[in-house]
Amino acid sequence: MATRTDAPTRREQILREAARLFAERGFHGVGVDEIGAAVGISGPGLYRHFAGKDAMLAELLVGISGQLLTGGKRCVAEADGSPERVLDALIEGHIDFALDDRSLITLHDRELDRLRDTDRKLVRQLQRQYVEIWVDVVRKVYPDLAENAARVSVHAVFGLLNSTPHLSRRDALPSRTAMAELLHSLARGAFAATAT
Amino acid sequence: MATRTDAPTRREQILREAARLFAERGFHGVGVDEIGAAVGISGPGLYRHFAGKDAMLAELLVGISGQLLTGGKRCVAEADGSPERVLDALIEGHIDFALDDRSLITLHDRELDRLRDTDRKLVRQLQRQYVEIWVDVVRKVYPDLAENAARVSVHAVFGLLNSTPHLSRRDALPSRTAMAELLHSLARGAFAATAT
DNA sequence: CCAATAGGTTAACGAGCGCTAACCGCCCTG
DNA sequence: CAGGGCGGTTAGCGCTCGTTAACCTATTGG
Repeated sequence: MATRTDAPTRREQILREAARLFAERGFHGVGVDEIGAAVGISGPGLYRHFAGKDAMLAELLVGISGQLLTGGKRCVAEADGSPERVLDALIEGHIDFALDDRSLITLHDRELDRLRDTDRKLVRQLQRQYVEIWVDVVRKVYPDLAENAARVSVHAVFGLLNSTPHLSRRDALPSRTAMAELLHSLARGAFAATAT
Repeated sequence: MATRTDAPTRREQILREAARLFAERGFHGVGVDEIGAAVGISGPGLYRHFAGKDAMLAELLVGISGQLLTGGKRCVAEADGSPERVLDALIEGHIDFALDDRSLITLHDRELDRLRDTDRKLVRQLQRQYVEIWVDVVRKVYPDLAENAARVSVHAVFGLLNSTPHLSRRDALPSRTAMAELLHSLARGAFAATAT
């Protein structure tokens, strides 16, 4: 039986490379031949693993949204102390995701409209649940904040945390831990500023 | 001779609609026939005004970057009082742009890689100059901030300010002025948090 | 040992794309 | 009043892309 840290299955390989390519050149900008070449097979061989190009994108986006939501729920469940702690956990989890899976984060807010109606609705529902978790926690920490203002702030902080893929490759970046700390401070500072 | 606030020329019409469509469905996701239809002419008629689809995107992106940079320079030149004031002016200008030209903002960090090498380099250079203006001002306001940390923070705040297009159309949004104030507070709060 | 299945291959099709060619009417100027 | 250019039109070309078809090989279970 396979242990937990096995060689990645072919499906996973394909998904990884497809995510990278989609993030780099856009969904419509990448051909199936390129995706195949990236995993060492060629073009139509992909159709032994996926129903089509759309299916790859759908699986990626649903997976991302689901992972984020699951992580968010876990933050609320585990650190069920002060809302402050939950918020910190949420921020940290989102940062980990943004730093470790840049291309997925990029896809997540860029290629949603390329999905079939049913898939897009599912992803949007997952995203909305994730946002609501944040909104609830933020409003517990800052009770004076109106609900729509809280939602705008949460979206804004997502934009802030998801900014890492936009950094030019030439810039000397801080270490991962320094980066995570900096982003965390920025996010907390942004929220703190909403309390008049 | 035409006065300043004239009916938009056909070129401008086309650029507006192209920007909107590119932002909605991606550069590769929009056909020239759609762009033509959006301005009431059909398909190849566009080639009387532009050399090609690429040229439209290039003009849009160069225009955006140039406008941002010009606005940034003006902020530094005009409000040459305290760096605090300059920073506020920069934030305000960027917010105006993000709120008034959502689709341009979307294009600006999404479709850069679809440009020809020469155009892309130009746009990147303009972008870098704009970023450097911000970095300089931020480091004057927060002298303890290291340069690369300042740059990361500036990119992050751009992500924060550019988050407005991601808001779902169903959400009840605050008024424009309230929105601008909120974003301004969030941005200042984020920067403030970098000063330990 | 044989046959089925998993996982590839190449060839090719059909649709859609950007773009060009060829043509046309309107307005404006000499 | 002639004529030229500006700003459109439709037809169609050539290419690329996603997808399917047909075929091949290796592993594996009965």
